[in-house]
Amino acid sequence: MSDKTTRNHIVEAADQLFYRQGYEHTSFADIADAVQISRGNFYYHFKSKDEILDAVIELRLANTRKMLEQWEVEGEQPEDRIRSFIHILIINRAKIKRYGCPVGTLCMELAKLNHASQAGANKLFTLFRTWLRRQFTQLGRKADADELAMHLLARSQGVATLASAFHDEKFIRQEVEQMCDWLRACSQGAERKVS
Amino acid sequence: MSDKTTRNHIVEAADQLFYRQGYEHTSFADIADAVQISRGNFYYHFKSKDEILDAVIELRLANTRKMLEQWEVEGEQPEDRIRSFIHILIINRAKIKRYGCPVGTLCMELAKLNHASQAGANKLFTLFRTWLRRQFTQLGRKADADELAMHLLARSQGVATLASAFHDEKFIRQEVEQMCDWLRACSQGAERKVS
DNA sequence: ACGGGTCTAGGACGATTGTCCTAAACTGCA
DNA sequence: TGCAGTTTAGGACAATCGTCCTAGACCCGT
Repeated sequence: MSDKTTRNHIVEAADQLFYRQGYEHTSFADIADAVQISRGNFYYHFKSKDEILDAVIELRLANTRKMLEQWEVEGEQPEDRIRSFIHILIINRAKIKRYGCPVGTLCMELAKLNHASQAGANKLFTLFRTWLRRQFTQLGRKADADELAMHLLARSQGVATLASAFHDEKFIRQEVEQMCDWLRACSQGAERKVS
Repeated sequence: MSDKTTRNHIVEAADQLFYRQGYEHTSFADIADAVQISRGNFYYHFKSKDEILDAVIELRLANTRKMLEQWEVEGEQPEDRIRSFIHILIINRAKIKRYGCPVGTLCMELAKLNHASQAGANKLFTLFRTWLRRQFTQLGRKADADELAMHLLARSQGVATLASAFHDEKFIRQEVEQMCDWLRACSQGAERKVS
């Protein structure tokens, strides 16, 4: 087991645990248990717990970028691509019901801890925001693209929070359908402007 | 200082600290500092930290009930009352920008801790949900009153989360305006059904 | 003034936390 | 085989956590 893979194992285990239990509530012992290495050995790969958090954030940023690029390739129309975003709520509905949105919950926790990596975590939101903004621009809604992006981001955040509180997957499907309707209206509104 | 007031001081201080720093990240020392009493003395009033949390939840439930009753008295039309709900985002915008929604953040934290008082905290959401449902019913939207209530709840949750992540009060105002537009459309849709 | 119940201060406790240190095990090249 | 560098295990550490205990201060009716 080389350096790289052990390090990656730590980061991936921490990623999952931070999502499920929260950052502060996850101890070195928890991660050590998951990766099956000794507790004191962490400090060869990371020199503090905060550094593990930064690595986890970097991992999530990378995965998110990859996902957004994938959607960019798969979706022919900007409307299709935005629909891909909306549908992560469906794809991850089981996890969301149990642990909420991985981005939102981490940002909120770090905000309360007044943690130095707050800004890093918020980049995850920014990633989605700018990507969505670009899609809405391509949809012909350049003037209010950022507004629409923030609106959609907020709605999915709210859906994740409430689905978790009420343990309700059906609510997710309901709201996803409404968001798709809204997206269609956005798209048609843009067409009318163009034509 | 009688028993009741000291106890209340503890609960009120804990309430604020739990909101600003989170439940787990708030220690007995923090609350003791705020209330200016000795650390060991808590256990005369509460026999565990969880018990303080339960008291805080009870306090929030009571305050929320009071607020909802107040809106019920003040607002002549159901539409006015729902608007009161939407406008807490404006009224509390400064705190929301810094600490998020007190209900949502507590529920999410307790969910990650798998805490026994999770159900109690979720009652706060239920309080708003049933109240909103009643208002939408009175608005003439009996068939989808619960859906509308959940929808509005989710939107305000999302607004709070993103406003906190991006430290953006203007976004709150923007979304509040949109929610009011949406509410008006709901109301007009109902009138059309009735007439 | 006194005695009994209410309230408080302060420290001791065991457990757990993040961090650090050191010795041993492993790896790959000579 | 032997040596140097990389990786690991395991425990020591100070600090902090929630909890508990006990002695004394306070208050009030008699």
